Parts: sequence; structure tokens; C-alpha cells
Amino acid sequence: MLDPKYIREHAAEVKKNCARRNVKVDLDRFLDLDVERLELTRSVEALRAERNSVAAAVKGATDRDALVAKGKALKDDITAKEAELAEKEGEWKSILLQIPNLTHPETPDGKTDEENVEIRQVGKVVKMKDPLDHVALAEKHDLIDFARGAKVAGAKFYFLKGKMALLEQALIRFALDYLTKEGYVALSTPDLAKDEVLLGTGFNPRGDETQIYSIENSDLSLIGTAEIAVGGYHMDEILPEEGTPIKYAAVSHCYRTEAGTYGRESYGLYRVHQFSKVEMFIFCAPDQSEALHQELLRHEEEIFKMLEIPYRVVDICTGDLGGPAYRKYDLEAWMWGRGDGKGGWGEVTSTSNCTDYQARRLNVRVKSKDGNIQFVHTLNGTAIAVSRALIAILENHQQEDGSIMIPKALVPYCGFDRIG
RNA sequence: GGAGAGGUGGCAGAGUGGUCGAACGCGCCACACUCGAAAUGUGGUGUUCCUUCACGGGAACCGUGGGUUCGAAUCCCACCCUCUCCGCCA
Repeated sequence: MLDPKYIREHAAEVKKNCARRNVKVDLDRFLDLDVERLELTRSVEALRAERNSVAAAVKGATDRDALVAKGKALKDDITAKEAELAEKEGEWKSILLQIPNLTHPETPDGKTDEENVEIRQVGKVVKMKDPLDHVALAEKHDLIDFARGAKVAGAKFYFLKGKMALLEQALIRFALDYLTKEGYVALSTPDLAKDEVLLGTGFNPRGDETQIYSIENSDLSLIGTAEIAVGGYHMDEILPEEGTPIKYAAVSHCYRTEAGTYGRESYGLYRVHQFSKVEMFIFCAPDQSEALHQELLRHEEEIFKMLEIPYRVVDICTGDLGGPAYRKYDLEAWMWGRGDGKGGWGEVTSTSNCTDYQARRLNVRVKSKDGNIQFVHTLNGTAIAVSRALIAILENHQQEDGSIMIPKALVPYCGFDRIG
């Protein structure tokens, strides 16, 4: 969420930002409520101050009964005003949470993902006569069992089998090794998190449009990304500035309901209910986030270069940014199975600078040497989303003879250099 | 899952209805002493919000949420977490 004080003092700018991002929020209502809330707060506090002084005077007073009566009356006033305040504050908060983060000045304007801007393409797409998509390749080599996945857990679940199961572990370890050398601390996270943590990281676990599985009769949900678990890791903490930036490489399973996304766009492994992922997450001082965002992008590119997969970098436009993101880049890898069989780009990673938007909700702060305390900036980026990386590997490294070459960087981790 | 103990400031640890945002100690910061350091001494040292040009004033926070009371860290209820023992179990 944004700083309410900032919204109050920069209302026009915030309103314009919401419009740019194609987010509909009743900012005027928020500003009205903000005034009412402040007035009520002041009167509640004045009443409490009076109650406190009356209560302090009761002990040993001669007119004790009169003071007690006054105290009782004040108590009723306070209860009433507090209820009024709680109501206003509830509505105020719900609007506040809908207001998106500010936007990087260089972020391209646009309404949908079609207006995202390609920054560069890296690597060459190897032309093939009749490229197979990953589903066909997996069938040919018995690598993924969608039918039995559906039997066991329903549509959009799957078993990785044989060399594919080994490749999953190889990818994870490959990413962890690379990031560990770059100074990231490896983390294996809980697959469940409390609603409080979900909300803090900007995910709504129980709304109508949620992509999150929640556990009945509990305040727990299955995480959709390790970003949630790691975001909560330092919740309610004040970090010493000399310890920042703190960089994590977190491995977790990711669970997504993917409501209403069946069809060609979610074919095969592309959009599934569960997958494994190595996620980069950084907590840093505000002046570090811009450079670290570039660093995350560099790591993502480095990983796909090592996997020898052609990709392009996309600057996500205002309308396609999620609420918490200040700026976001995606890496899209070439996939033969997309674009009606002619091949196309498919998202494989995403990195966001969330500035202090998540940190304010999660209450994670940094304290500098001079005692100055501010909210940290948080950033996240995909190192490897296993299911989509597997699509890219299968479809780009298939050979004329139908076999699949394993990228050299991965061979030491999986122990074989080809499939088939 | 059962029985018991406990959750208080950076740490450790008192406080069991008003004089408590909270003792003592450690740590940390500043100053003094010193060529410098250690030791010693003196002072300071939580967060959030409201208000004030400022000095300052006010409110809230003692695991979380309710309740009792004129008044709650302190009493009551529920929940969460930690520790010890038993049971079960990768």
C-alpha cells in the first residue's frame, strides 16, 4: 500500500497514476474518509485523555462517586466514537489497499499486455522443419503423464517422469548454485502461509477472483509463489542498514487455481495448478532498489543464456503491472508450441521492483546508523519456473532425429546430455 | 493428541489493579578522564499516530483478539506461539 500521508499530499498525482495503470479507485471517497477518520481520531484521543485524567484523580479523591460517574459516562462516549471510527477506518483501509503502487517514469503507457515494449532479443531461434510442441515431445519420450496427473489430482496436474523428473531437480540445483555464487542465500520455504502474509505481499486469498487455494477452516493458503513466504520472512522486523541488501534464492512449490484459463493459452505445462520454482527476493534500502532490479534482470538473462534458450526482454506497460509493482520486466522464451504452431514467445520469468509498497503492509523497515527508520524496498524475480523452463528446453533443443539435447550447463546436474 | 510451564524494550529479566512505557543489569550512543585504548564516571537510549514554527503536549502498543473496571502489563475468556514430559509419526 501507499503511504496515506503521501496520498493526502499528492492526491492529483496518485489519481493520475491510477488512471495510467487502468485501475479504478474512488480516490475522492478515500480523501473524504481520510478527513473524517482524522477528526474522529482526534476526538477519540481527547476523550481518552480526559478519561485517563479522571481515572488518575479517583484514587484518594473526596468526591470519588462523582468522578466514577464521570468516568462511566466517558467510557460510553468513547465506545460509541470508537465504533464510528472503526467503521470509517474499515472503508478507508479497503480503498487504500486498492490503490496501486506509483510507477517508474520510464514504464511504457498501455492498457493490456499487447502494449508491453520489447527491449531486446537474445539468442537465435533455431529453424526447424516440423518442430513438435512439448506435449508431443513428452509423449514421444514418455516424460510427462498428464492423464494420470488428472486421475490423481484433476486436470492441470501432471507427473514428471523419468529424465523429466531428474531434469526438474537439475534445474533447481543449477539455479541455486548460480545464485549462491552471486551472494544469494538459499531458502526452502513453507508451502502454506497465513492470510495475513498473503495480504501483506499483495495477494488476496479469499476474494472472488483469487488464484489462491485456501485451506478450509484455517487461516492458511497454499502459496502461489515463494515471494509470499519470503516476503513474510522479515515481517514486523527492523533490519540494520549495514546488513542490506538481503538476497534470497527461495525454492518452493507454487499452487494456482488458474480459474477460467483453460484453452490453447494454457496448453500442456504452460499453465498448471502446481509447479516448482526458484525465486529471487531482495530486501534493500530505498536507494538500492533501482540498481538491484537491473541485477535481477541480469541474473534471469544469464540463466537463460546458459540454458541456450532464445528469449526477449519485455518492459511491462502500466496497465499490465500488478498492484505492488513499480516497474516490471518479463523474459519471454521462444516456444514452438505457441502462436498456432508457428512458434511464439512465452513468459518464463518476471521481475518486479515493488519499492516500499509490500514493505509498508508487511511492516519491514531498515534502520540506518543515524537512527533513521524507513520502509525497505522489496524486489522479486523468477530464477527458474520449472514447468515453463522445461517447455522451453524441450521445444528449443529438439533435434531433427527427434531426440532432445540437454544444455551443457545442465548436464553436470542431471547426469545425461540427451533424451532419446 | 494429552499434561505442565511460559510469552514484558536490542538481549536478559522484575513487575500481579492506579505512583508503569514499564525497575535492575547487559548492550548501544554521547560526553569526561587518556597520547590512544581499556577500565571508570556522567548523561542518553522503543515504535506508531495526532498536535505544535519550535520547545512541548496528547493517544496507542507488555504474544493476538475480546471482556470486566472510573482505571488493566497486572483480573476473566478465546486463539496463536515457545519450552518440558508422555503418546504418535516421515
